[in-house]
Amino acid sequence: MAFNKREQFTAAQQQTAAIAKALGHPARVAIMQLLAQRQACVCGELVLELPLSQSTVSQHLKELKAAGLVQGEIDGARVCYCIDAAGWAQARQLLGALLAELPAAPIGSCC
Amino acid sequence: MAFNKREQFTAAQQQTAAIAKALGHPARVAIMQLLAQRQACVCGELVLELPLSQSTVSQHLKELKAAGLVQGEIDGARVCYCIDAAGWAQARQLLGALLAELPAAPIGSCC
DNA sequence: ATTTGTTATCGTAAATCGACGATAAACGAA
DNA sequence: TTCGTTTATCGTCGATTTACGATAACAAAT
Repeated sequence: MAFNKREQFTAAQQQTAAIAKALGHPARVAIMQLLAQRQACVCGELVLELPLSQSTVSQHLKELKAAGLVQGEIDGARVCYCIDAAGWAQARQLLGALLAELPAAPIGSCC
Repeated sequence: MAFNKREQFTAAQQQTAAIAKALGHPARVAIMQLLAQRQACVCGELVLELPLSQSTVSQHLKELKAAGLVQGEIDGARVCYCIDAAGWAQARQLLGALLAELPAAPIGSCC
Protein backbone atom coordinates (compact mmCIF):
# COMPACT_ATOMS: atom_id res chain seq x y z
CA MET A 1 0.00 0.00 0.00
CA ALA A 2 1.13 3.49 -0.66
CA PHE A 3 0.51 4.67 2.87
CA ASN A 4 -0.27 2.45 5.74
CA LYS A 5 -3.47 3.57 7.35
CA ARG A 6 -3.86 0.50 9.47
CA GLU A 7 -3.13 2.43 12.63
CA GLN A 8 -6.37 4.28 12.14
CA PHE A 9 -8.29 1.18 13.09
CA THR A 10 -8.74 -0.34 16.50
CA ALA A 11 -6.29 -2.86 17.86
CA ALA A 12 -8.95 -5.55 17.79
CA GLN A 13 -9.74 -4.83 14.17
CA GLN A 14 -6.09 -5.01 13.25
CA GLN A 15 -5.53 -8.21 15.20
CA THR A 16 -8.61 -9.84 13.75
CA ALA A 17 -7.56 -8.86 10.26
CA ALA A 18 -4.06 -10.17 10.86
CA ILE A 19 -5.40 -13.55 11.94
CA ALA A 20 -7.77 -13.66 9.01
CA LYS A 21 -4.99 -12.71 6.65
CA ALA A 22 -2.79 -15.48 7.98
CA LEU A 23 -5.61 -17.92 7.29
CA GLY A 24 -6.28 -16.31 3.93
CA HIS A 25 -4.51 -18.92 1.87
CA PRO A 26 -5.64 -22.51 1.32
CA ALA A 27 -2.17 -23.84 2.02
CA ARG A 28 -2.13 -22.23 5.43
CA VAL A 29 -5.60 -23.49 6.22
CA ALA A 30 -4.44 -26.94 5.20
CA ILE A 31 -1.33 -26.68 7.36
CA MET A 32 -3.36 -25.74 10.40
CA GLN A 33 -5.69 -28.66 9.78
CA LEU A 34 -2.83 -31.08 9.31
CA LEU A 35 -1.24 -29.91 12.52
CA ALA A 36 -4.53 -30.22 14.37
CA GLN A 37 -5.17 -33.69 13.04
CA ARG A 38 -1.62 -34.44 13.86
CA GLN A 39 -1.25 -36.17 10.54
CA ALA A 40 1.86 -34.20 10.05
CA CYS A 41 4.10 -32.29 12.30
CA VAL A 42 7.60 -32.25 10.94
CA CYS A 43 8.14 -29.78 8.15
CA GLY A 44 9.08 -32.47 5.69
CA GLU A 45 5.85 -34.33 6.31
CA LEU A 46 3.88 -31.20 5.57
CA VAL A 47 5.76 -30.82 2.32
CA LEU A 48 4.70 -34.32 1.33
CA GLU A 49 1.07 -33.57 2.08
CA LEU A 50 0.96 -30.30 0.20
CA PRO A 51 1.23 -29.59 -3.51
CA LEU A 52 3.95 -27.05 -2.93
CA SER A 53 7.70 -27.01 -2.87
CA GLN A 54 9.69 -27.20 0.31
CA SER A 55 10.69 -23.57 0.23
CA THR A 56 7.14 -22.43 -0.32
CA VAL A 57 5.89 -24.51 2.58
CA SER A 58 8.64 -23.10 4.72
CA GLN A 59 7.49 -19.60 3.86
CA HIS A 60 3.90 -20.35 4.73
CA LEU A 61 5.07 -21.77 8.04
CA LYS A 62 7.02 -18.61 8.62
CA GLU A 63 3.91 -16.52 8.09
CA LEU A 64 1.86 -18.67 10.41
CA LYS A 65 4.61 -18.39 12.98
CA ALA A 66 4.72 -14.62 12.56
CA ALA A 67 0.98 -14.51 13.15
CA GLY A 68 1.50 -16.49 16.34
CA LEU A 69 -0.61 -19.39 15.16
CA VAL A 70 2.16 -21.93 14.95
CA GLN A 71 5.22 -22.82 16.88
CA GLY A 72 8.29 -24.74 15.84
CA GLU A 73 10.57 -26.81 17.98
CA ILE A 74 13.88 -28.03 16.76
CA ASP A 75 14.16 -31.77 17.01
CA GLY A 76 17.59 -32.72 15.84
CA ALA A 77 17.95 -32.00 12.20
CA ARG A 78 14.23 -31.50 11.73
CA VAL A 79 11.72 -29.06 13.03
CA CYS A 80 8.48 -30.13 14.61
CA TYR A 81 5.67 -27.69 14.19
CA CYS A 82 2.54 -27.50 16.23
CA ILE A 83 -0.25 -25.08 16.87
CA ASP A 84 0.70 -22.32 19.27
CA ALA A 85 -1.73 -22.78 22.12
CA ALA A 86 -1.74 -19.19 23.32
CA GLY A 87 -1.80 -17.64 19.88
CA TRP A 88 -4.54 -19.89 18.67
CA ALA A 89 -6.55 -19.20 21.79
CA GLN A 90 -6.43 -15.52 21.00
CA ALA A 91 -7.28 -16.19 17.38
CA ARG A 92 -10.27 -18.22 18.49
CA GLN A 93 -11.37 -15.40 20.72
CA LEU A 94 -11.04 -12.77 18.01
CA LEU A 95 -12.77 -14.81 15.35
CA GLY A 96 -15.40 -15.92 17.80
CA ALA A 97 -16.05 -12.33 18.76
CA LEU A 98 -16.47 -11.43 15.12
CA LEU A 99 -18.94 -14.25 14.59
CA ALA A 100 -20.82 -13.11 17.67
CA GLU A 101 -20.88 -9.51 16.51
CA LEU A 102 -22.24 -10.48 13.13
CA PRO A 103 -25.11 -12.81 13.83
CA ALA A 104 -26.44 -15.30 11.38
CA ALA A 105 -29.82 -13.69 10.92
CA PRO A 106 -30.15 -10.32 9.26
CA ILE A 107 -30.69 -7.66 11.85
CA GLY A 108 -33.07 -5.25 10.30
CA SER A 109 -34.25 -4.06 6.99
CA CYS A 110 -32.12 -1.15 6.00
CA CYS A 111 -31.84 -2.61 2.51
CA MET B 1 1.72 -15.82 -7.44
CA ALA B 2 3.64 -17.19 -10.33
CA PHE B 3 1.45 -20.23 -10.76
CA ASN B 4 -1.82 -20.74 -9.09
CA LYS B 5 -1.86 -24.00 -7.22
CA ARG B 6 -5.02 -23.28 -5.35
CA GLU B 7 -6.96 -25.93 -7.22
CA GLN B 8 -4.86 -28.55 -5.49
CA PHE B 9 -6.67 -27.89 -2.25
CA THR B 10 -10.15 -28.93 -1.24
CA ALA B 11 -13.11 -26.74 -1.99
CA ALA B 12 -13.67 -26.14 1.69
CA GLN B 13 -10.09 -25.07 2.19
CA GLN B 14 -10.32 -22.68 -0.71
CA GLN B 15 -13.64 -21.26 0.44
CA THR B 16 -12.43 -20.85 3.99
CA ALA B 17 -9.29 -19.14 2.80
CA ALA B 18 -11.30 -16.86 0.53
CA ILE B 19 -13.50 -15.77 3.42
CA ALA B 20 -10.50 -15.25 5.64
CA LYS B 21 -8.75 -13.28 2.95
CA ALA B 22 -11.76 -11.04 2.51
CA LEU B 23 -11.65 -10.33 6.24
CA GLY B 24 -7.89 -9.95 6.14
CA HIS B 25 -7.89 -6.19 6.18
CA PRO B 26 -8.87 -3.95 9.09
CA ALA B 27 -10.97 -1.76 6.85
CA ARG B 28 -13.05 -4.70 5.74
CA VAL B 29 -13.46 -5.93 9.29
CA ALA B 30 -14.58 -2.44 10.23
CA ILE B 31 -17.04 -2.30 7.34
CA MET B 32 -18.62 -5.58 8.37
CA GLN B 33 -18.93 -4.35 11.93
CA LEU B 34 -20.45 -1.05 10.85
CA LEU B 35 -22.97 -2.83 8.69
CA ALA B 36 -23.85 -5.19 11.52
CA GLN B 37 -24.26 -2.35 13.98
CA ARG B 38 -26.26 -0.62 11.32
CA GLN B 39 -24.52 2.62 12.06
CA ALA B 40 -23.83 2.89 8.42
CA CYS B 41 -25.35 1.43 5.37
CA VAL B 42 -25.05 3.86 2.52
CA CYS B 43 -21.63 3.90 0.95
CA GLY B 44 -21.12 7.58 1.75
CA GLU B 45 -21.73 6.98 5.43
CA LEU B 46 -19.09 4.28 5.46
CA VAL B 47 -16.65 6.69 3.86
CA LEU B 48 -17.29 9.15 6.68
CA GLU B 49 -16.64 6.50 9.29
CA LEU B 50 -13.43 5.20 7.77
CA PRO B 51 -10.06 6.89 7.41
CA LEU B 52 -9.97 6.11 3.71
CA SER B 53 -10.92 7.82 0.51
CA GLN B 54 -14.18 7.17 -1.28
CA SER B 55 -12.58 5.18 -4.05
CA THR B 56 -10.69 3.00 -1.60
CA VAL B 57 -13.81 2.26 0.39
CA SER B 58 -15.59 1.42 -2.83
CA GLN B 59 -12.87 -1.07 -3.69
CA HIS B 60 -13.08 -2.72 -0.29
CA LEU B 61 -16.83 -2.99 -0.74
CA LYS B 62 -16.26 -4.56 -4.11
CA GLU B 63 -13.99 -7.18 -2.57
CA LEU B 64 -16.48 -7.95 0.16
CA LYS B 65 -19.17 -8.24 -2.45
CA ALA B 66 -17.01 -10.56 -4.55
CA ALA B 67 -16.54 -12.73 -1.49
CA GLY B 68 -20.30 -12.84 -1.06
CA LEU B 69 -20.20 -11.21 2.34
CA VAL B 70 -21.93 -8.02 1.39
CA GLN B 71 -24.75 -7.01 -0.83
CA GLY B 72 -25.57 -3.66 -2.36
CA GLU B 73 -28.96 -2.36 -3.32
CA ILE B 74 -29.37 0.71 -5.42
CA ASP B 75 -31.51 3.28 -3.69
CA GLY B 76 -31.88 6.19 -6.01
CA ALA B 77 -28.56 7.88 -6.47
CA ARG B 78 -27.01 6.04 -3.56
CA VAL B 79 -26.25 2.44 -2.79
CA CYS B 80 -27.31 0.79 0.41
CA TYR B 81 -25.01 -1.97 1.56
CA CYS B 82 -25.84 -4.69 3.96
CA ILE B 83 -24.49 -8.03 4.99
CA ASP B 84 -25.41 -10.78 2.56
CA ALA B 85 -27.39 -13.17 4.68
CA ALA B 86 -26.67 -16.31 2.68
CA GLY B 87 -23.03 -15.54 2.12
CA TRP B 88 -22.42 -14.66 5.70
CA ALA B 89 -24.21 -17.78 6.84
CA GLN B 90 -21.79 -19.83 4.79
CA ALA B 91 -18.87 -17.82 6.09
CA ARG B 92 -20.04 -18.46 9.64
CA GLN B 93 -20.27 -22.14 8.90
CA LEU B 94 -16.83 -22.34 7.36
CA LEU B 95 -15.12 -20.31 10.06
CA GLY B 96 -17.06 -22.15 12.73
CA ALA B 97 -15.97 -25.46 11.29
CA LEU B 98 -12.38 -24.30 11.36
CA LEU B 99 -12.68 -23.27 14.99
CA ALA B 100 -14.24 -26.63 15.77
CA GLU B 101 -11.51 -28.50 13.94
CA LEU B 102 -8.80 -26.68 15.81
CA PRO B 103 -9.80 -26.85 19.45
CA ALA B 104 -8.61 -24.47 22.06
CA ALA B 105 -6.62 -26.96 24.05
CA PRO B 106 -3.49 -28.54 22.65
CA ILE B 107 -4.25 -32.01 21.47
CA GLY B 108 -1.19 -34.02 22.32
CA SER B 109 2.47 -33.60 22.87
CA CYS B 110 4.14 -33.98 19.54
CA CYS B 111 6.30 -30.96 20.32
C1' DA C 1 36.14 -35.12 7.86
C1' DT C 2 32.77 -36.10 4.57
C1' DT C 3 28.48 -37.19 3.34
C1' DT C 4 23.49 -37.21 3.81
C1' DG C 5 19.20 -35.42 5.10
C1' DT C 6 16.41 -31.54 6.70
C1' DT C 7 15.08 -26.79 7.02
C1' DA C 8 15.69 -21.76 6.38
C1' DT C 9 16.98 -18.13 3.62
C1' DC C 10 18.23 -15.65 -0.64
C1' DG C 11 17.24 -14.07 -5.10
C1' DT C 12 13.96 -13.61 -8.54
C1' DA C 13 9.74 -13.08 -11.23
C1' DA C 14 4.85 -12.53 -11.95
C1' DA C 15 0.70 -11.38 -9.87
C1' DT C 16 -2.04 -9.12 -6.61
C1' DC C 17 -3.02 -5.58 -3.10
C1' DG C 18 -3.90 -1.02 -1.21
C1' DA C 19 -4.16 3.49 -1.83
C1' DC C 20 -5.17 7.66 -4.26
C1' DG C 21 -6.86 11.21 -7.67
C1' DA C 22 -9.38 11.78 -11.70
C1' DT C 23 -13.07 10.69 -14.27
C1' DA C 24 -17.25 8.43 -15.77
C1' DA C 25 -21.92 6.98 -14.87
C1' DA C 26 -26.36 7.34 -12.89
C1' DC C 27 -29.79 9.51 -10.35
C1' DG C 28 -32.68 13.39 -8.37
C1' DA C 29 -33.66 18.08 -8.25
C1' DA C 30 -33.95 22.65 -10.06
C1' DT D 1 -31.61 20.25 -19.87
C1' DT D 2 -28.45 21.35 -16.54
C1' DC D 3 -26.54 21.03 -12.05
C1' DG D 4 -25.22 18.75 -7.87
C1' DT D 5 -24.72 14.42 -5.44
C1' DT D 6 -23.35 9.81 -5.07
C1' DT D 7 -20.95 5.76 -6.45
C1' DA D 8 -18.08 2.91 -9.56
C1' DT D 9 -14.29 2.50 -12.43
C1' DC D 10 -9.80 3.71 -14.59
C1' DG D 11 -5.03 4.50 -14.36
C1' DT D 12 -1.15 4.55 -11.63
C1' DC D 13 2.19 3.76 -8.10
C1' DG D 14 4.81 1.30 -4.66
C1' DA D 15 4.52 -2.56 -1.53
C1' DT D 16 3.38 -7.15 -0.72
C1' DT D 17 2.33 -11.96 -1.91
C1' DT D 18 3.19 -16.36 -3.94
C1' DA D 19 5.92 -19.33 -6.00
C1' DC D 20 10.21 -21.54 -7.32
C1' DG D 21 15.17 -23.04 -7.61
C1' DA D 22 19.51 -22.50 -5.59
C1' DT D 23 22.09 -22.24 -1.77
C1' DA D 24 23.35 -21.87 3.06
C1' DA D 25 23.08 -23.76 7.70
C1' DC D 26 22.90 -27.39 10.66
C1' DA D 27 22.47 -32.01 12.75
C1' DA D 28 23.26 -36.84 12.38
C1' DA D 29 25.54 -40.62 10.42
C1' DT D 30 29.22 -42.85 7.94
